[in-house]
Amino acid sequence: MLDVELVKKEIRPTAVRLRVLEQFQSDPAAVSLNELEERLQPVDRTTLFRTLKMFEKKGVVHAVHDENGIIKYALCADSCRCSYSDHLHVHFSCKRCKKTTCLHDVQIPEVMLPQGYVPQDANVVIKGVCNLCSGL
Amino acid sequence: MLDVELVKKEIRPTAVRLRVLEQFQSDPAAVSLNELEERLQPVDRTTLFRTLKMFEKKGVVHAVHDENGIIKYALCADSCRCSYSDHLHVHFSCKRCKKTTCLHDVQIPEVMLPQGYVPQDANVVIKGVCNLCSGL
DNA sequence: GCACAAATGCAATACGATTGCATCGTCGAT
DNA sequence: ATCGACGATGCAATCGTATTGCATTTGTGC
Ligand SMILES: [Mn+2]
Ligand SMILES: [Mn+2]
Ligand SMILES: [Zn+2]
Ligand SMILES: [Zn+2]
Repeated sequence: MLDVELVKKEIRPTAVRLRVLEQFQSDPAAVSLNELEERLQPVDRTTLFRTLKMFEKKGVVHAVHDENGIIKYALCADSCRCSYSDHLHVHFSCKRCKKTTCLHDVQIPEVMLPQGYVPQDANVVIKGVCNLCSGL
Repeated sequence: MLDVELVKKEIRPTAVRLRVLEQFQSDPAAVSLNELEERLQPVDRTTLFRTLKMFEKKGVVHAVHDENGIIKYALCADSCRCSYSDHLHVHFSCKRCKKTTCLHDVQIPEVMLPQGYVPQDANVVIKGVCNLCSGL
């Protein structure tokens, strides 16, 4: 059934790609290339790198720069069209457990930009302590 | 008079530091270490690196991760205390001219985080075309 | 099976961030 | 003014992530 997901987006469902997709679906936290490599060894990191780039282009995942500037990827929601006006959401980066989470339900608020600024995309990362770590 | 600025924040006003501060005051766009090195040559990049880190710690500048995850620094506003609840503002990264600008007047809107998430800091970068490049 | 294109793996490179260490300069204490 | 401590600077080396080049393997259509 994972195959279908990929084919739907014009991606040939190879073994590696299926494993990558599976990984994304099994864990909601955004993952870096390094983390992905660890979990899917012994698959080569280059292959994973290119898989991520392709997934991103095809709208399977989206990228976030975490608080250290490292790219992390997370599954797009079904409704996601990855455009600014459309669906962008806030991300949370926990200083304790280091996980970066998509807050799919928290839309990026409309910000009033000064005259002349044309927004197209956004990277919003709130840093702090996540729900699991805060115990609240 | 630049000296005073630094001394006020418990920073010894060395030649390099004064030049760095001067650079920040002369150009509002956020600068990366590389850009700073270019402009202040032949000052060593390590010295500049450490200067930036110190300036950041002392509250002279603040850091933003631009759309490529590269750290850029910009002068703090006088009123700035660099705390989340206090003053954080939105940044704009222009795809055309590549400049990252502090939108000091655009506060980061209060986002409703799900139960348990404790915000402490934020990195908000809107990508698009800036006022100078859009011609609007 | 054959021809061609896509996918994968491995090595090498690019580049920003950061550290180790030697040297230099400043400043207070003598 | 001299000495000594400590901070500041410079240079080289290293780390970590992102990215590319190229050879090889795999998949697909004919
Ligand atoms: Mn997300
Ligand atoms: Mn700013
Ligand atoms: Zn956490
Ligand atoms: Zn611009």
